[in-house]
Amino acid sequence: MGRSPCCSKEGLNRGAWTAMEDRVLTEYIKTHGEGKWRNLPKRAGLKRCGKSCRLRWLNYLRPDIKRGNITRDEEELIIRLHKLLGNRWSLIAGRLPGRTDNEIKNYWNTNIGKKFQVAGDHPKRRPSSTDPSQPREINPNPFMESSSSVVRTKATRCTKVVVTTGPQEHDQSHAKLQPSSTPDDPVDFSNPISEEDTNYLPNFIMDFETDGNILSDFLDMDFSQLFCLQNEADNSINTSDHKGFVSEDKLRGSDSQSLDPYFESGLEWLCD
DNA sequence: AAGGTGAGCAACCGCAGCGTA
DNA sequence: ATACGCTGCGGTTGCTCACCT
Repeated sequence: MGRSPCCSKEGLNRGAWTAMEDRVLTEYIKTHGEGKWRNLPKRAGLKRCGKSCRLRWLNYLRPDIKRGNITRDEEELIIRLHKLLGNRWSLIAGRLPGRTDNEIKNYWNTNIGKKFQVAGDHPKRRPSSTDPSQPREINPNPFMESSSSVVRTKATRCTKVVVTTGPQEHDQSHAKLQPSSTPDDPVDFSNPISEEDTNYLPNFIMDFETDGNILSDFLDMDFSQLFCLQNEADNSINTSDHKGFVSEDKLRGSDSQSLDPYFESGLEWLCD
């Protein structure tokens, strides 16, 4: 029983790659392109498993790999994205040009994760203030501040980013969007937040593909409109137990069949 | 100088998702 | 509907090197 191994282990090299192997792999991919990893080793004349070749290429040999230490800005972005996405390193890496999921994972495990542990604020741990008897504090910026705001959608790809600027508003409804921050004009995270902006932490919302659909496509709007809807929600949601970005009815007004799993969780994925 | 220890990072492993026959 | 193959992802392992005693 069990899966057959991805390749026969017999006669294959393991461990660190030699310069020669690197050269062979690089030349082969330059000529034939990526993909067909299973057959690649045989065709390229490498005594390696296809998975190993893929990993070596993606994590080390790819020409667009950025070398050097993770910058402060990158670290800040990693922390924020991790709050939002959890341990989905490939998604996080997708927002950091030239960085690989493996690199970010390693960096997190050896640097950032340690910092959180030292601070007694492990990111995976829910805050202690989840006592149900206590009134639930509404996080003014669930995407930025809460350590429990990991979005558990089945997101596969980040497609759009909307960023708001200005001093951190505790009343989300007052957040203003930059005119240029439209879905057609996505923010370039290759130039992340500057040092001097740390007092003006931007709020950002991402639009993820979920099961092949774009969340904002369900809503037939861009995410900036969430803020407009928030105003409506603030005015009309008093009858509801929870307060979110958007009222459930409002969302249900759109084609929402694939959103049902999210509604089932009481929209917690979005507003908490 | 030699051995021990810990950090950092590259590579491996197993599983899940997806496409296809 | 199902089995199978391929690919991608995240967790884990183990090697290397720097630092300490």
